[in-house]
Amino acid sequence: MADRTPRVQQLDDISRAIIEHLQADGRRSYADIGKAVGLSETAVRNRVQRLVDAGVMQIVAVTDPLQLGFARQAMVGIRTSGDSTRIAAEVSALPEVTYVVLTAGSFDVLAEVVCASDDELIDLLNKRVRAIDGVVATESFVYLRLVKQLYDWGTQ
Amino acid sequence: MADRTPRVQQLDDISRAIIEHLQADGRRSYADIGKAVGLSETAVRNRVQRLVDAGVMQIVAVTDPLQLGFARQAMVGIRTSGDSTRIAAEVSALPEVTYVVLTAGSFDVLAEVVCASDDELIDLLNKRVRAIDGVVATESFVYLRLVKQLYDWGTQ
DNA sequence: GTCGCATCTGCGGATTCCGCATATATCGCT
DNA sequence: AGCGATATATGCGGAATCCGCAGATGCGAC
Repeated sequence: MADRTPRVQQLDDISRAIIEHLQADGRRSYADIGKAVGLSETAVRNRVQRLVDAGVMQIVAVTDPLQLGFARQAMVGIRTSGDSTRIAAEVSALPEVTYVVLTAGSFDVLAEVVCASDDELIDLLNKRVRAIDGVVATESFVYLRLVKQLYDWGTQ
Repeated sequence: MADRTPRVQQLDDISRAIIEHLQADGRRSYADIGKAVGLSETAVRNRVQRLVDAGVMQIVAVTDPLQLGFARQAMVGIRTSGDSTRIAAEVSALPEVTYVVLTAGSFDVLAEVVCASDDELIDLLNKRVRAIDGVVATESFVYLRLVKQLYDWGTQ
């Protein structure tokens, strides 16, 4: 999960263009993309496969949790003492947690959580997050409304 | 963007299962999924189309910003006076902003931003976020490391 | 009952996917 | 310069997939 291949090498413009097409529609055909970027269908397919293998990109369905019946989402800011890396790893292991970053600022770790109910959120925070050794304090920001959600960063 | 169809009606188990398959691989064939969930290929295709049209799900490529050369990411907490909805909409209009939610707690709005450099981040915060009328204060949490990122919430 | 709507199935043709053989370009090494 | 090794490109043919359409099926409203 954290062992990304250290592919520091920059992508070329063609791969960028391919990514851009797939960000707009993950099911667009290789032939269409090839026509647009000036490559054969096979070449596009191989590039996509390489990009996915390298961890640069993945093609997935993303959903709106609210429409799936997950009523409670929140961002949880965590202040830690000691090794924040270990604490982040432990937080990541919790199933309700969808997103974890180490940060600089007044929080050391930010974690996004998705819960079915308020009770589940309370249980998660009190019994499973604050119980982690080294967690000094948490502060929760319950989501009221999702306003914007983009996946096409890095292009245009 | 904010005008989601208010589809409060619950999804059935079959649509859930279809979503689960596409969360694992956005390019899985309809026939395969149909075989797994006990539906014809056409029925799966129609359901996917409906789910996408309703805004429940979208199939897209998601990328690792770091590998695309976007070195600076941050979560920005915003305290507002007045209508936080309008302010969130104005923040959403900024191109570097990838994620915006209205929240309860000590911040009214949380915004995730992706920048190519520190200078761009500074410019974004000082000249374009704090300039929005009603933004009282901002606090930034610069990302040091992405630890976990999931897209398969709402299943299992 | 039956009308209307939503959803499912089956089917045929166009399109796409996918593996394989082969071509070309670049790089490192002697 | 010569020569492999590697990466990436193209073309091709067969299998699989996609996609629209026509016709069943199920269910609620009246």
